[in-house]
Amino acid sequence: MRMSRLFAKTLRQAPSEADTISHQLLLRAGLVQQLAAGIYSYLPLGWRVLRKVEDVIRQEMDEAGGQEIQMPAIQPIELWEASGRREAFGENLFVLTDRRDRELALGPTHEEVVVDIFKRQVQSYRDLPVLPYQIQTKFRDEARPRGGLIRLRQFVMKDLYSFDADWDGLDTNYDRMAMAYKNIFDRCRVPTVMVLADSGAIGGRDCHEFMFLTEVGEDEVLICPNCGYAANAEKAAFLRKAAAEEPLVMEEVSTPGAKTIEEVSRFLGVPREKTLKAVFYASDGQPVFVAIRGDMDVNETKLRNTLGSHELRLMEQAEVQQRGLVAGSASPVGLKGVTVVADDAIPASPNLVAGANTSDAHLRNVNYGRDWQADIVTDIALAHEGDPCPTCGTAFKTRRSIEMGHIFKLGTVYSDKLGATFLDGDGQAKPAIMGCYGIGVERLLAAVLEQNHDDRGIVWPRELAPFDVHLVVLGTDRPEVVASADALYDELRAVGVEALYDDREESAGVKFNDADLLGMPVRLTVSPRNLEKNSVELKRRTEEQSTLVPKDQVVTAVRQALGD
RNA sequence: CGGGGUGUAGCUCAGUUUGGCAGAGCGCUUGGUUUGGGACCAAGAGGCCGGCAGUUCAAAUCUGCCCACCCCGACCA
Repeated sequence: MRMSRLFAKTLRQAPSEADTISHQLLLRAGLVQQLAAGIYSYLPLGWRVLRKVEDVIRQEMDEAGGQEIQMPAIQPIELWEASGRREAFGENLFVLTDRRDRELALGPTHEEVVVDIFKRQVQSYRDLPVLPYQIQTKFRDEARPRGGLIRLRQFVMKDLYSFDADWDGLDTNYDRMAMAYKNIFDRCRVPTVMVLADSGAIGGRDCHEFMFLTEVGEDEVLICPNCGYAANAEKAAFLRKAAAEEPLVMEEVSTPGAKTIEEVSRFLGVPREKTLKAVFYASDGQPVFVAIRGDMDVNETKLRNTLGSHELRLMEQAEVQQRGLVAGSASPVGLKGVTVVADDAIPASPNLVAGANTSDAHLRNVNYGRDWQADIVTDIALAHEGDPCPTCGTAFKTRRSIEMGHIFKLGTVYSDKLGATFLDGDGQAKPAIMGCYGIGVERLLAAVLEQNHDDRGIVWPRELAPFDVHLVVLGTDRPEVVASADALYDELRAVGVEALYDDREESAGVKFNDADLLGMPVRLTVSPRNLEKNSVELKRRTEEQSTLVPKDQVVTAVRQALGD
C-alpha cells in the first residue's frame, strides 16, 4: 500500500473526545472514524488489523474443535419472546418493524438462533459434541457507549456455542475453550486473568471472564496474591470474621441524632462490625429490607440474583416513610410485612447494635434467631480490597479491568426453553448441555493498543500489524532514489512481505514520526545517504538503534527481524 | 434515566463575561526555497458559529426549547 494513496490520514493531535490511550491512537493513526456514539467505521489500516485479530481467533477456535458458521443479524422477535429474553434485554434490544408490520430484532447475541439451527441439524448423541461459532456484528442499544472501542452499540463478537450429550463433555469443552482463550490473548499480547464471574441474565451455572487489568477498565476484580483466587467484584466471596460471644440481654438505648452507622458507632463506642445496617430496596416494585453488618456494603448483583429481580433500586426516602420504616433507626426486630434478606455474616455475629424502629433509639445485643429471623439468609456482601480470600484467607488486592471474553456453562437453560433435545444411547430424548463463549473483537483491539504502545505511538504485535514493513523513501526529488525504493517495494511484495510504502513528498521528520505512530514492526529507509553505501536502513519498532543492510540482503534481514 | 461538560474551518482552540466585519495554530491548495526526526517564505481555498424559535437597529455572543458528542453514576448475555 502506497501511503500517498491511503484513504486515511494521521493526526498530530487527538480529537478532544478521546481520553483513553487506545481511543487516541485509533484516531491519530487513522484506524477508525466515529459515525455516532458507539458506532465506528474502519479505515484501511484499522480494517486490516481487525481482520488479523479475527484470524488469530479463527485459528484458535478451529484448533479447539470449532466450526465457523454465519448466522443472521436480523431475527424474528418471536424467537426472543420464546426464550423470554425480549423482556430480559429490555431497551438494550434494537427492534425494527418490516413492511408487513412484523417486529424483528437486531441480534445482540445468538443463543436463540443457534439453538434453532441445532434442532434441525442434530437428532442423535452420535452427532455430539458440536461447536459452531461465528464472528458476527452484534447490536445492543447500550445506555452509555464509551471509551472508543471499549463499549459499542454495534460491535463484532466471536461467539461459539458448545452442545454436549453430558456434563462431562461440557466440562471438557469449557476447559478447551479456556485454553484457546488464553492462547488468543497471549498471541495478541494482551495479558489477562481468568476470574469467576456473574452470569447475569444469560443464566446457567459457572462462568468466567477473561480480564485485562487496566486503570481505564470499567470492572473491578479481586485477586488473592497468595492462592490465585480471582473474581469479579460482582461475584467475589470472602471470609467473615466470626466472633465467639455469648448472647447478652437485648436492651434499648437512647441515641439522639445518631442515624448513620458511623454516628451510631461513635456515639455508643462500638466498632462498625458490631452494628447491623438496614438498607431498603425496591425489587420489581416490592419492598425489601436488607440487613447487613455495619462494616460491609451490599453487593447489588448478588442481591438481584437472590431475589430474581429484573429491576432493583434503592427505595426513595418517601417510600421508606410510607412503609412506616424509620430511616436511620430501622430494625429487623419486630418487622412485619416486608421481605427480609440478611447477609450470612449476620447469624454469625452476636450482640449487634440495630435500630429500634424509633427515632433517636437503637437496640443493643440483637441476636439473629433469638430476636428476629430473615426470610432469606445468603451472601449478599460486596468484597473490598483487604478482605480475606475465601480459600486461603489472604488479603485481597483490587484492580480495574476490562472484560475481554466471557465463557459460560449454560447447561440446559436454553435447551429446555427452546426444545434443543437429542436421542441418547438409551433411546431417551434429552436436552443438550450447552456452553457459550464470547470475545469482543474490537474491545480486544482496544486492549492491544492500551497494552502495546510507547510515547511515540503504536507498537504492533507481529501477528496483528496491518503491514510487516513500513518502507520510507527520503529524497523523493531524486528519481534514482525513488526508483530504488519502488524496486524494493516490489521485491518485498513479490516475496510475500506486506509493506506500507511511504512514497509521499514529506520531510524525513514527518515520515519517521508517522512510522512510529503507525507502529509496523520493521521500518526500512531508502535514502541517498544509504544508497551511497549500497544499503538500506533497517530499524525495529521496539529498538532505538538502526542497522545498515546491503541492498541485496534486505529480504533476508527483514524476515529475520520479523522472526520468521 | 440522574449529575457534569462541550458544540465556532478537516484537527486543536480563541472570540461569548460587556451584542457591532468570523479569528489563530496545525492541516489543505499553488509557487519557490529546503530535505535524516512533525522545515521556511509567499499567495490562496475553506464557516448555516449544532438546530429551531424569540429579544434587538444589530446575535457566535442574550433568552427559551430541542439535538449531538464526551465524562461520572445508574445500566451493561
